Amino acid sequence: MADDSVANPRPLAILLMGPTASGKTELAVELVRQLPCEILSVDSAMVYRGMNIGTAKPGPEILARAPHRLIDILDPVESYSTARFRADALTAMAEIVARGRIPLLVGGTMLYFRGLQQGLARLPDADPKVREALLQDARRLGWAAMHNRLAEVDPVAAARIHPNDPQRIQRALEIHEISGEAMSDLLRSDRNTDPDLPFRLLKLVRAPADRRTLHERIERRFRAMLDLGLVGEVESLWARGDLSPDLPSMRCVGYRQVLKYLLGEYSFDEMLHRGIVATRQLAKRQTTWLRAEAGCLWLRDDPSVLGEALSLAEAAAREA
RNA sequence: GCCCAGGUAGCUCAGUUGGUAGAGCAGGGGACUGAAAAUCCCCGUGUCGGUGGUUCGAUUCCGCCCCUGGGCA
Repeated sequence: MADDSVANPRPLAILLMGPTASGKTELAVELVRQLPCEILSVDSAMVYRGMNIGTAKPGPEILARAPHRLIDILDPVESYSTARFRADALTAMAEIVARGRIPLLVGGTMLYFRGLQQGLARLPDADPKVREALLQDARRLGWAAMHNRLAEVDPVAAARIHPNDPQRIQRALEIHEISGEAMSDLLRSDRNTDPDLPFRLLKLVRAPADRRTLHERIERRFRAMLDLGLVGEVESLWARGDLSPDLPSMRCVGYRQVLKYLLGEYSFDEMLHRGIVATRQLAKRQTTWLRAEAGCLWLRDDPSVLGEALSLAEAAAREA
């Protein structure tokens, strides 16, 4: 992040965003063929090793032609975070630029894109011990009581966080417990924000023209994943014996439903249906982020997407 | 062919002692700072199978018809 060259124009980075199953990877691989860029994955599920089919991770042949950074960097027992992503991404972007190339960030984890662009407040990291203790309290007292507790130490956060949102109540309490400060104070924009991104951004959105098309793609792809052996993939992960259903990795779309099938909670048909539904719902949430994301160029959904993306990227590269 | 149970929202069903109906799921919209493929919030008009009848009024009661299960032949 060394930025002593204020006078120099910032290097270009391309962000390629879009909902799941929209064809981002395919487009990115084509861009790599035709432009001096290197891919950096922005995907909270592809970070896990051994989770390939269900995350639609590109296969070895594709990776050989178009290497992806930030995939296969974690074991499924581990958990990642927006902050780690930001640090990893900045490092990778600097490396790519040092090699005279353009970072091409591709993915659908919109919080990561947001965190990268806007920076993050200096909040304490997650602490498993604190979380476990809070969970115990919640089990004993109920989340309503936990929300009340939050209202005492951080009324601003409590007002913003819905009493039914255990994950955020827990996080806000965790922050207070570790730092002694209110989350809402630490999040104030005048405190501890990261410096601006030292890049010029070209923000592209790849999204099918209509939802119906995306839904069809999603269904077809989920069935294809099962044909490719998704059940076997989850089975062998589960066979390790050290994974639990509430790990972030095992809560990923597809993995969660297949695991429930393996544990006898779902029939095959129910797993199939719920997997498709969960994927559609993911795509919907991603689309909500995308609509709110400023300064994006939406690629039309027709045969010229590649050409359009290419000319935009070339134009942006020339501006340097 | 006869008997029984059903036909109500895209799906599964509840309900109206007669005053045109509501849940879950799906779907849609939104939020989002170290779990984010997570976690939450908001949104429910549909010839109540068809057709006659009774009634001021029928999705509700009665007759007939159609369809779907199950049983008996």
